[in-house]
Amino acid sequence: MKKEKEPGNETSFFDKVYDIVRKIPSGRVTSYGAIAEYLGTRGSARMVGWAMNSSHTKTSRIPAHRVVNRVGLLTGKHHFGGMKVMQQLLESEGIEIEEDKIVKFDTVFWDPKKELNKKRK
DNA sequence: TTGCTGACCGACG
DNA sequence: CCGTCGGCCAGCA
Repeated sequence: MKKEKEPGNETSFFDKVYDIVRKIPSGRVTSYGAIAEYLGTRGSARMVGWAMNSSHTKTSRIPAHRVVNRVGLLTGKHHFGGMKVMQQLLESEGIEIEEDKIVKFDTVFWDPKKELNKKRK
């Protein structure tokens, strides 16, 4: 195998994503790009979404419904096993959804590198 | 092992 | 404004 990965890599890219998503407080949402940027791989925003896809295979439940795209659109609603489920989950947390889009996205936006780094507010 | 795809983002025309 | 393309990394056939 030429593609050997670093042995001391206990926390994989995916694990980091899961960890951040789980830290998302209720009533807050984040974007794939924000997480990717926090991980230092802004260009790999796709991997963040891909991690969510794999998250459903994990025993641990990942609140992927709190993760949306850059415009606050619920792109992965179909992958939840029910597009209505994702919207209802968000609404249940106090997030308003309109046309599969998050209302006041900038207000409920939760920036990982900002909240986890500065740890203020 | 190689190759394609994917819940994105940003740039270009 | 809208369509197209490239890039990033990991999983699956």
